[in-house]
Amino acid sequence: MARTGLTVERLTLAAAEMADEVGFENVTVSALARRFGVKDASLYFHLKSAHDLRVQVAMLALREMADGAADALAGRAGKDALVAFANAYRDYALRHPGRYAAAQLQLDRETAEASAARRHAEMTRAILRGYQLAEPDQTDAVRLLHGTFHGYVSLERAGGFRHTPRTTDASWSRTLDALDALLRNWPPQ
Amino acid sequence: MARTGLTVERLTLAAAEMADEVGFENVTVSALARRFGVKDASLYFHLKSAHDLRVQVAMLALREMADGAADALAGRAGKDALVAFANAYRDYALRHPGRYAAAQLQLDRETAEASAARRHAEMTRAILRGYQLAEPDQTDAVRLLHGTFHGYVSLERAGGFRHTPRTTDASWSRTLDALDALLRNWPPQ
DNA sequence: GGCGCTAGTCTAGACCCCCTAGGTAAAAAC
DNA sequence: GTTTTTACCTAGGGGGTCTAGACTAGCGCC
Repeated sequence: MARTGLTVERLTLAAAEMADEVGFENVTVSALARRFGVKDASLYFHLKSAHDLRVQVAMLALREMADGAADALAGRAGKDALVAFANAYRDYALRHPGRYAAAQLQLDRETAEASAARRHAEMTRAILRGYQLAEPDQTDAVRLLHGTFHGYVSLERAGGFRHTPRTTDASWSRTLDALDALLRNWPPQ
Repeated sequence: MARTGLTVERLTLAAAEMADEVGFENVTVSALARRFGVKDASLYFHLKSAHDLRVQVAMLALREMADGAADALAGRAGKDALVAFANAYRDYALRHPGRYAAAQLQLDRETAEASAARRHAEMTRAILRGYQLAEPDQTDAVRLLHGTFHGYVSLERAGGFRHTPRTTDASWSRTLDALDALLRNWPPQ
């Protein structure tokens, strides 16, 4: 009956590792409890619900991604910044598939506000400073960039590109070239 | 003890409607059985597993989306075709959120081959014929388009754009303008 | 029209997951 | 050293997945 020393942080981290190993959808309270050699009821002292656990993992992933992106952006501007940011994003998704899946969880409004989502948006806008876009073009460009990164990576993860010989690395690099060209040459209204 | 006349097709359709109503993650074999006034064990005569049911819904959604896209493309070329295709895709996702979520399910290799995924790829290439891109630029462009559509729509669905006043419709339309401009002016290697 | 076959549904039950209520022991506070 | 709080436990209900085996409706056939 020794105490295990569980905390929300330890549980969240273990759940994140589990997600990367067996997939986010297989992260359950029971499995997590087994991992700590503890009854599942015990975890409810630290967690509100199974959904709460998933939200915690999602927020961890968002934080980690924002941290990585911030590092990548430091001291860069223009296309350099764009490429570094995009690569940080993609690398994280490929290295941590379970965490990345968690980050796609639908968060309710307040949770989303409290998450690192705002930092992501700010960094994207920081990148765009190198391209001198006025509003509302800037907002449109933010959405385009977010959408493109997320879409490309999630299709790549899903294996959507595997039936063509061209490597996804090469396509990715050219996609970034194309986005850079597009931002430098944003079409007039 | 009258026969209900269940078939895989009827079950799949009902599950798809259920997905749009209550969310894809809440589509369960039990709930589906209740909807037909039948015990859940009965459904396992028609379905291999709960996962099988979800795969069926995913393939239905992929077929429907491909049909819609094909209609939209008929008789169009160039930017017209691009816009019609993109709108068909987005409209489907917004009108059928549960089905769209199902379409994001990770399919294993053979299932994916047997799905409408190939038709999607062919149609995307058909659009690009209006822009005269040579390989491998064409492959890169296919990936960019797929990624962008999917990413934009899934972020929109997730509410990722709601904190800015600009309407997502306007951004979407400008995104399509931007993609058209990009394809007409694909950056040289 | 009875006979057998197959398809479609049922009952029963095992197992896993989520979560609550209430008990109890370890650690911390005093 | 007692009290309080914290952390974990047992017990148990509810729901989802799935299997084995029983039963019956309807068909094809002599």
